[in-house]
Amino acid sequence: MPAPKVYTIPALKRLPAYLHHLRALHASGERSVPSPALARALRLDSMTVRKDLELIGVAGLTGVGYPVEKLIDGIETFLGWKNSSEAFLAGTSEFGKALLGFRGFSAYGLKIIAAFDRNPPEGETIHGIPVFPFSEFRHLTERLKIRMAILCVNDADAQKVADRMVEAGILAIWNFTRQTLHLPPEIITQQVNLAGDLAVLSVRLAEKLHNTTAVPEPERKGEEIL
Amino acid sequence: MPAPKVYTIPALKRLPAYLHHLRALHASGERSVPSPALARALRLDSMTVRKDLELIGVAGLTGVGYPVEKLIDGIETFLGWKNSSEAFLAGTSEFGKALLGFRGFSAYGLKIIAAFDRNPPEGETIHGIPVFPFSEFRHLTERLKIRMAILCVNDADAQKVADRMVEAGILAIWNFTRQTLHLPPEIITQQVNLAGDLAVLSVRLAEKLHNTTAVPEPERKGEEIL
DNA sequence: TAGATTGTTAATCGATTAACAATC
DNA sequence: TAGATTGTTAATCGATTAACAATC
Repeated sequence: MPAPKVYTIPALKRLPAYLHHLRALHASGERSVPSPALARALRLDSMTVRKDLELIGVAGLTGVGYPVEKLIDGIETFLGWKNSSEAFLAGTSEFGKALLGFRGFSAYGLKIIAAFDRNPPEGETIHGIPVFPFSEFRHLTERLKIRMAILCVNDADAQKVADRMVEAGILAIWNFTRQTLHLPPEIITQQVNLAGDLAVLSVRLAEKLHNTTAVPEPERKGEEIL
Repeated sequence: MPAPKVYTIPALKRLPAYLHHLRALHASGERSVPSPALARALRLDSMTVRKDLELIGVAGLTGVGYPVEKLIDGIETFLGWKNSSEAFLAGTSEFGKALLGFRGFSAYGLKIIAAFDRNPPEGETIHGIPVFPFSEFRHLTERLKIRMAILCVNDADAQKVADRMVEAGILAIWNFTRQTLHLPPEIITQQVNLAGDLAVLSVRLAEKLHNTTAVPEPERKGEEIL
């Protein structure tokens, strides 16, 4: 048995992008793709691509490239996306609703099977997904053996709701609030930081407009700056 | 004139989280906060906090901490969020709609003043924001001197629409599609990678459930693994 | 003062990039 | 074969973490 490959977080995050592009290649009939071509398409380096694909355990053909279909299968297997896992969503805010309506998740191994909110009207559904009062969260989590939850409540409730999710047996939380969660270390969380993206955009745009560059000039390499 | 502080991207992305927590502290009457307290709240290291705040140029008081109000002001100024900048949004999909309805952006220096789609009904508005046909994008961008755009169209149209945004004079694009964009290097883009987050969650959850840990055990340090 | 915290320099850690032999 | 590409080891780069003197 070969030693399991150790992944890095940045590499993991790139895998869905490979998958997306490989599916497009497959749809247009490509049977193999060399790493430099993949790299160009995803704006990466060909060595990065080769290292990432090594993780998947699909061998490339020297001088030719990687087999598209096997790679797709390999990435889906690696990510556990061959058959979707079920998740609950809490908080049917505007944003939560959008996630419920996003059919694209099925291609990413995720199936949101129920939503929860404070006081939903009896029998409510959003985009065909039933909405229950949060009081039923624990009961349904246990009965359906749900392990993943998406947190879309308002910031003020985030910690409290997350605590209750953990009590109910949830093991992984995708956190769309701005609140940093304080949970037991064994609970897996992933924080979405849209404001962080916006910060990067804002600062870089301001630099461009005012030309008060605080970025290190990439040109100067050997030179000494006094 | 002091040399401008050079920022790192990870530090930039953390600034909105500081801002969020500092505003909460301010609301509850706190006048100063030491870096270890901030670090605990945001699950960071106190040195990281001090380094990040150095960037802002607000000095802390040795033995006491940092002035809350000045920090808030300093971060908002640094990010250019004192007065919001205006942006356009293209693609009123489920997700685009959610962004249009998200009032929270105003706290982050962003104001979406119009949306665009292929063939919106005459006079349509979403959450009070007018929706125009995409044919008017260029004209309105030039007239209102818009520099930032949010890309929410479907993947197939992403590159084409982004090209037209650039032609219209857009300088920064916040890309919510899964498509990697190929644009002139001077155009600033920020790609939202929700599928990447999901990949991390999926793999870590699978490890937890099946205990086929491929993660390096953080405990073993000096030990040799055969 | 004593205790706590800041600000900064140095050390470590981890990911990306470079280089190149092996191979189809 | 010749040309292109893989797979892997080493070097570089950048961010985090450690350490500690200065200071209120």
